[in-house]
Amino acid sequence: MATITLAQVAKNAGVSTATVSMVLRNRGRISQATRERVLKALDESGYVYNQTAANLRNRRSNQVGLLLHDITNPFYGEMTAGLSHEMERHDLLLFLANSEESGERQQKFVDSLMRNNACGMVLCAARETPTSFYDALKRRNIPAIMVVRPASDPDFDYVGTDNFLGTQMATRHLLSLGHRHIAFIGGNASSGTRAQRIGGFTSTLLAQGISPEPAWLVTSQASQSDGARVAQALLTQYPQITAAVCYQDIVALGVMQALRKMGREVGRDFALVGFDDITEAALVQPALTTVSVAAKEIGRKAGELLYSRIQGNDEPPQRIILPPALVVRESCGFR
Amino acid sequence: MATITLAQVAKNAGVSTATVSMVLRNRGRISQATRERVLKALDESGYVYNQTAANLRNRRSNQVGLLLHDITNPFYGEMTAGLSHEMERHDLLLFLANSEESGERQQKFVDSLMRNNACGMVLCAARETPTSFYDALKRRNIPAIMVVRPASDPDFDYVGTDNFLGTQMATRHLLSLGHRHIAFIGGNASSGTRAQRIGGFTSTLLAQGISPEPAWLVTSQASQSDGARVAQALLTQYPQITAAVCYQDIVALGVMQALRKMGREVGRDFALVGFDDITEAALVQPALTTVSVAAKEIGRKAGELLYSRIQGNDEPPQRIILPPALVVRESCGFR
DNA sequence: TTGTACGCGTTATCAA
DNA sequence: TTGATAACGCGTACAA
Repeated sequence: MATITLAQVAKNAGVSTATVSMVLRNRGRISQATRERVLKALDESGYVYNQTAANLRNRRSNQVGLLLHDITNPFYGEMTAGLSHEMERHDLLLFLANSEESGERQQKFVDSLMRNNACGMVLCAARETPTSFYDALKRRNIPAIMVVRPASDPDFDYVGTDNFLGTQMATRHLLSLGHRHIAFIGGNASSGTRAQRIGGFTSTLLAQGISPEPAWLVTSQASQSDGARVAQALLTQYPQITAAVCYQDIVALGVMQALRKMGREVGRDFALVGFDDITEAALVQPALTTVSVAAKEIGRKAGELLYSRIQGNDEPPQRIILPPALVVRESCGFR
Repeated sequence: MATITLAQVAKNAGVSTATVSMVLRNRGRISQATRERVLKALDESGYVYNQTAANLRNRRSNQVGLLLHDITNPFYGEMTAGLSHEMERHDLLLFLANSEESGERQQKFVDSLMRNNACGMVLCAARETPTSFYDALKRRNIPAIMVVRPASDPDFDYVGTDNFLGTQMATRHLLSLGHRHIAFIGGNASSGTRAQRIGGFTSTLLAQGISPEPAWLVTSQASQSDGARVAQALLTQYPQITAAVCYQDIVALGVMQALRKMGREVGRDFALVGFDDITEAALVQPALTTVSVAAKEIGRKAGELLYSRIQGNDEPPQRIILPPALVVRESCGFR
């Protein structure tokens, strides 16, 4: 099956390639008669527009990249859906890559995007991303939006949530229910996001005259099983803890497992708040009270901002911080 | 920042573009001395390879598409991770699109892939995809692998799970626990996947001399609430039913809700098996016994097969059916 | 409306 | 043996 080119269509229609190109893109003034001849020829030929050739000629493309570190995390699935939807509205194609927290894979993807002449990217960078990565990215001079995890470099646009406020709300909720022995479970020790969430947590405790207990701030991998593991250890050693703010829903789900195994009933003997509001949060029994960060909305906003940058918006870097919302369900009890 | 082209690098190195190209791609015979001169010039220039130009010239590309109908479903997140990993191994870029079950969006994505000269695609088609979609796709003559949802057309490669065997295993499990009055709950009436699962279910009953009761095979939307609704109706009318195989875990979770509301305890008064092994299955109380389908592996296998097709493998269409596994948890009782 | 140079890397052909 | 020349892939946009 030989590829049909625009030139062949032009010959069939008895016009020049310029004319066909103009008809295809609705540019210039083409007489109605000619246009119809061309449309007919296009129709009969089974012509497929060659975007590659157009991109080469135009020195731009309609392709943007999305780099995540863990696409299996439902939070990022939601975000991706929001972004994907926004990209489609603007006829942009989305390249997806999953760094799996590897700086090497991440770099490889960005290089690949550059080679493919992508017109922009949305990044949730791997954890130990060096400054040099951001420096190199800036030199490339291609729109790049950071999401969820801010870049160490303030020159990049950022869309994320108010982590500090989020855990403040969560912690206040627990305090208002009478809890005084509250743990913070989850997150990676070197995570900036975690530092902010811890900040909201401890500041709220202190505002109530409660001094945070360092041993009750524990880290965990972003998995249910590890959440369960660390919770088990923590709550065995400190049975007086009656509530916890979790770094992530996924960890909270693990904590639930651990509690059940230990014979403590979530929502009655123990109050639990998550963070992210992933789909599962509403489905587990008891349903998880959590801080909603509107993952889909982050994706949508990032897409919007990226599109405006691609269109030439050169205002100073923006930081779009979406307000979190406490979604009260059942895991802190019914009252 | 002007783009540096291969021609400029060639001039800097005092050689022709042909030589630079050959050095870049390790083709042809270039003397060590020349090669080093070129590499030095490349290094100093900050040259970025223009894949678009290369693709145009070569009439191929390194880009493949992945079409899903719901990327927010954790099952597909897992699958995407598996595929993405495999694509990266072969230096292929992955375009992602989310049809949201819209045939229109789906068609738009495929058209876009064609225009962009993608070299292959992996599809989990929208539910009501017309035959004409597959016909058109075949005419395009581009490798396309179906995943999870088989195409109505047998000419396409397919990677999925053994639905028939899956429900057989589930049903055998229930029979071995002594259940004789077993329902099948969930799925869309027009779904081929459901037909297979029903097949595994009924054939296993028949092998035990139990004739399936048509009224006990009920459909449901893929949501917890609808699962609860249909279960409530079914079990009110037929209280003699003591067990059910569900089309999906998500439906099973709804059935659990309904049972609780009706005062029947799952795992003691009623045995329940799901399908998919989604994350929540391990979390609910009691934990759901279910059929696991290894989403990541489906993605990996699809990627492997797609790559071989891109490389020119023209064997007849394959159907890769991954074996499911019964994950026994608590929802059928402890014994 | 058209002719055609152009975007940039590739590779067959040919020269040294 | 090594490397240069130039046609080519295909759509775009400006001058005519």
